[in-house]
Amino acid sequence: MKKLKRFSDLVYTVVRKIPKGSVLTYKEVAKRAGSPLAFRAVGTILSKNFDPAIPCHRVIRSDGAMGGYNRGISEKIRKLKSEAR
DNA sequence: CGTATGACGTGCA
DNA sequence: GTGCACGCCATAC
Repeated sequence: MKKLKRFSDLVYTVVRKIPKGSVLTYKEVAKRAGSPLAFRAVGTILSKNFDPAIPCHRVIRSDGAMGGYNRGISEKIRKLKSEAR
């Protein structure tokens, strides 16, 4: 296995572990990824990620606003609304 | 290494 | 509540 895991890989792993009906903030994800101050990088990385296996739509900003979504912000809201409980 | 970019966060007017 | 500026980190070139 590659131990040269990039911060991006950690972010993907963390986001992938987000249970349905739950949402984590970029800050939380960054913290779980190992760098609580890399929330900026989290957004940068997720923006480059186009993997549908990553529920990046469950990651929102700390103010509760939707940052964005590689497939369209509308899809993000749609998914969250669908999974929202 | 320096510069530029980005789905952020916080502070202030 | 809204808009703007600065600071933060990781990645790409």
